[in-house]
Amino acid sequence: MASKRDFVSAQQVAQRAGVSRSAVSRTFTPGASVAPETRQKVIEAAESLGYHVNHLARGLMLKESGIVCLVVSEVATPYRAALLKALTQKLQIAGKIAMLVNTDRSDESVGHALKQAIHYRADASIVLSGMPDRSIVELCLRSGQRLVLINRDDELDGPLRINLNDAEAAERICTAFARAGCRRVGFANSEAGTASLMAREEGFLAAAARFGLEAYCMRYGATSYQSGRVLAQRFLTMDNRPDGVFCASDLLACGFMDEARMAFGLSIPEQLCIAGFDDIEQASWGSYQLTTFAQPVELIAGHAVEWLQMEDVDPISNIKLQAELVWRRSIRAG
Amino acid sequence: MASKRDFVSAQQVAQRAGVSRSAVSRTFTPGASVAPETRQKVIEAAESLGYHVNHLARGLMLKESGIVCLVVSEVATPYRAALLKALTQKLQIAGKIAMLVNTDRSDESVGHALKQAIHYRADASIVLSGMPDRSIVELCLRSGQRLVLINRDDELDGPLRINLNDAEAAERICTAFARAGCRRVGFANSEAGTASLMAREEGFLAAAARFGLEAYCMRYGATSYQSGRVLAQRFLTMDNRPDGVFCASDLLACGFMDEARMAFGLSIPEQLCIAGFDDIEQASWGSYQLTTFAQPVELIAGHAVEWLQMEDVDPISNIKLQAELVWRRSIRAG
DNA sequence: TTGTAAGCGTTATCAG
DNA sequence: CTGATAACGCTTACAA
Repeated sequence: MASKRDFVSAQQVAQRAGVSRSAVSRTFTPGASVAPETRQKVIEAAESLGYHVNHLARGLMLKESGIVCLVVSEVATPYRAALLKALTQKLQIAGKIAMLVNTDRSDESVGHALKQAIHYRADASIVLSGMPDRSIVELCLRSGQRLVLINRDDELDGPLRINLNDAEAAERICTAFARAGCRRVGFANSEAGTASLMAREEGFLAAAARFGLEAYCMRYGATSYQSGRVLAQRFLTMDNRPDGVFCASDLLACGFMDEARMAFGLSIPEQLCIAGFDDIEQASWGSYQLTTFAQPVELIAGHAVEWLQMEDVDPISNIKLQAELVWRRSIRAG
Repeated sequence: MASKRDFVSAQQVAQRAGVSRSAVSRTFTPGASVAPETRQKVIEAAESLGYHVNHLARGLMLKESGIVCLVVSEVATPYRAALLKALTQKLQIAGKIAMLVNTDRSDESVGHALKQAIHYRADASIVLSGMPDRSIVELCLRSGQRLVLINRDDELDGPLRINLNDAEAAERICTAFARAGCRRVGFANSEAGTASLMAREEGFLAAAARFGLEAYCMRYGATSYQSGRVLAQRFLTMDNRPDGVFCASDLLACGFMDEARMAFGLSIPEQLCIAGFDDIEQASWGSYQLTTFAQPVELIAGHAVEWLQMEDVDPISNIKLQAELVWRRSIRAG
C-alpha cells in the first residue's frame, strides 16, 4: 500500500505517446487543435496509464475550479434533501461538481462554509440555510465568486435571490379554510424566524383579518415533526380551539396531524382542517394526505444552475417562483 | 462586476506585510516556525486584504487535497440523507471537505463518480450506493486514494468495507413474529438486489424455515414507499395472507402499513405485525410507530472517517456493525 | 500542427 | 527565524 499519492501526470502520458506534454494537454482541452493521429496516440497512452487530468492544477491555471459550494443546515430534512438532490444533479449536468458544507444554522457557521468555498476557489456558492455575514458576501463577490441565496432575506446586490410567493400562498390557504367553513384559524410556526417562514405567517394572519376570522399564532422550537406535536398540544388545549391550522412546513403539519388524531381523537378534515408547506414526500403518504404548497424544487435548482452558467449577470437579480397548491384531503372541500 | 476571478495571493500579503512570501506560507502552516511578530504582521495584512490560502495550489504541492468524495444515489431518501449528514459533519470536524456525486444507481455511473474523485485528487471516496467496477477500484487504489464501501458487497482487498449483521437481524424479527403468534410470515423486498437487502431476505427465510413458519417472499420495484403499497396489495390479496411481514426497509414498511390499514382495514399490530429496517425518522412518527432495526448511522460515519485519518491501514479491512432493534408498536408483544 | 517556455499559488528545502 | 528557489501539473502564448 503506497503511503504517498501517485497519480499519473500528463508528462508521463506524453513520454509514453512520444509527443510533447502540450499535445497531451491539447487532447483533453475541448477547443484545441491537434492532429487526429496525435490525439489517438495520446488517448491510447492515457488510457493504458490511467491518466486523468488534474483539476486542481487546471483550476489553478484557469482560475476556474468547476466547484460549486452548497451551504446547507439540516441536510437530512426531506425538503432540504430534495433540493440538494436536484441541485447536485443539475450541477453535474452542467459539468460542475458539488461541494457540500453542513452548517449548524448559525450565521457564523455559514461564514465558515463560505470561507471553505473561497479556499477551494469555488466558482460559486449556493446558500440554502442561514444568512451569511455582509462582509463575507462582499468578499465572495469581490473574489469573483457567484452567490445564490435560496429563500433567504437579504438586501445586498450581487447575489441571485430566489424566493417564493409565501404570503400569497398563505392567503390562498386562508381562503380555503374560510370556504371549508372554519371559524377560528391558527398558524403553527417554528421559532426559526427565517424570511419565508415569517412571510407565510404574516400573509396568513393578514388574510385571516380580512376574512374576519379569529386567528391565533404560535411559535415553538425547530421546524420539525416534534415541534408540530407540541404545537398541536398547545393549540388543541385552548379554550376555543381553532378548526383550521396552517403549519409553516409539512414537517410541522405531520406532527400536528398525528397529535391531533392520537391525543385528541380528532378526525381530519372533518373536525380540523390542516395545511402545510413544502410538499415533502411524506405529505403524499396515505396517513397524511396533506394539502400543501409544493416547493418548485426542480425549478429552483434549474434557475440557480442556469444563472451560474450565464456569461454576464445583472448585479441585481431576483427570481420569484410560484409555490403551487397541491390539493389533497386535509382540508374540507368548499 | 468583474468577469474574471481575482483572489488575493500570498504574494500580495507578503508585499503588504513587508515580508517574504514564504513567511506568509509559514504563518498559515500549522507546524511551521515563525516569529510571533512576523506572524502578527502577516495575519493583519491577510485579514485586511481578505486572503485565504488557495487549497487548489496547496493540494497540488502536498498531493493531498483535503477532499473526500461521497458517491450516493437517491440522496433525498431518509436513510441516505441521514448518513450523508453524519458523514459530512464528521468529515468537517476532521478538517476534510465533502464532494457530493449523485449516481443513478447504475454501476457505470458510480464509475463516472469515482473518476470525478480522481480528477479532483480526492484523498478518499466513500461509496454508499452501487458497486464500482473492479478496474476503477484498482485505479483509485493504485493512485493512492482510499476507498470506503458502505453496505456493499465486494471481494476486493484495499477498500474498507462497513457492513451490518443483516441476516442476524432478520432472524430476530422472525423470532419476534413467532412469539407474537404469527403463523404465516412474509418478506417484502424491492428488486434492487443489493447485498444487504438480499442478506435480510435470506436470513429471514432461513429463520422462518427453522421455526416451521409458512413463509412467502415478494420483490417489487424500487426500495420506496410506493413499492411498499404495491407489495401490500400483493401480499394481502393472497388466499392465505400472512399475519407478519418483514419489510426490507422502513420506506417499504411505511407504504405497506398505510395500504394495509386504508385498503384492507387491518389494524396493526392486532391483525398484522410489521417490521422494517433503517429506523428512518418517519418510523418513529405517530402514524407508524414501526418496530425496526436502526442503522448505526453515526457509528458508520465515525468509523469511515476515522479510518480515513489513519496513517497506515490494513489492505484488508472489514467492520461489522450491529443494527439495534428499536421496539415500537408494530409487532404484538410476546 | 507541434514543441518550448512561462506562469498559476502553494509548500519544502536549504542557505544565510 | 528568514528569504530565495525548486518543484507540483496544468494551460497557453509564441515560435518553429
